[in-house]
Amino acid sequence: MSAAELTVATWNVNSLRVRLPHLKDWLAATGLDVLALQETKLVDADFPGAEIEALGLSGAWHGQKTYNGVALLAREPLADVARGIPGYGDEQARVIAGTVRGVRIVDVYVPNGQAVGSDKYAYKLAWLGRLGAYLAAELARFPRLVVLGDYNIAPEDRDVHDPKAWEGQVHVSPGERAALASLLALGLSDVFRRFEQPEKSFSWWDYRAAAFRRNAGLRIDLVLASAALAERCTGCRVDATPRRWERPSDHAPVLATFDLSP
DNA sequence: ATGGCTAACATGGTTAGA
Repeated sequence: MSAAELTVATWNVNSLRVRLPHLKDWLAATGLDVLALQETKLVDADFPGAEIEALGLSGAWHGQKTYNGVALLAREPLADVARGIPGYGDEQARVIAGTVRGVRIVDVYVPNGQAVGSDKYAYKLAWLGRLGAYLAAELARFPRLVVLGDYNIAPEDRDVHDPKAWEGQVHVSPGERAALASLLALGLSDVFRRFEQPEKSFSWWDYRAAAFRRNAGLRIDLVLASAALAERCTGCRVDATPRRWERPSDHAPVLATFDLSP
């Protein structure tokens, strides 16, 4: 929040219409500069821009009916807003990007993939390939790049509450992890793992079977940063507070702070 | 136990999420 710091957060809200009260309460308690939302599930005409403005944020959104939808909200005006992956005629609203204080921020909602071997799984892997090409180009333009959002991939077994039960399943399959590794190989770093974290840190818990109470979750919401920015990261954490509230999103927000001092 | 729960769209039951 200070002039030399930039705090970014990602939150899959699973319907912004339903979660707007949580967003207001959480923002009132949380200092941040940029918030990347996923699964807003709103067409742009229905986006609650006035209510967001009343919270001291402005930004840009890229939505569609019923499914998907992303929004990038910030204390300061966003520059160079881009919706979708340029050159990829994807009808699903999953990406929005903008620049704040020289930092390029890309908000992503990676496809779920449904089941290994399904058409949706193939779409997920193809989509991640297109994302990788886009990010390579963005990295060439912007040394300071953050790519944050719902990746729908748990990077390692320690990001999974029960690795044996999940082995080979969608979100942890070797193909998905290889696709994530390709993104990291562009020069991106999962900043959460640059710091000591509590054991069994997750960002998503199934609504069913009392998964949150049992901490039966996955860490699939990630903040990736370019090398020039990752070395300036001073902290990254999951804030599970709103997951405890009534009628929560199944995802918790993840925050990361960067020191932008010269 | 292949279920469990939530949201959208619709207004009963399907689709999708992860």
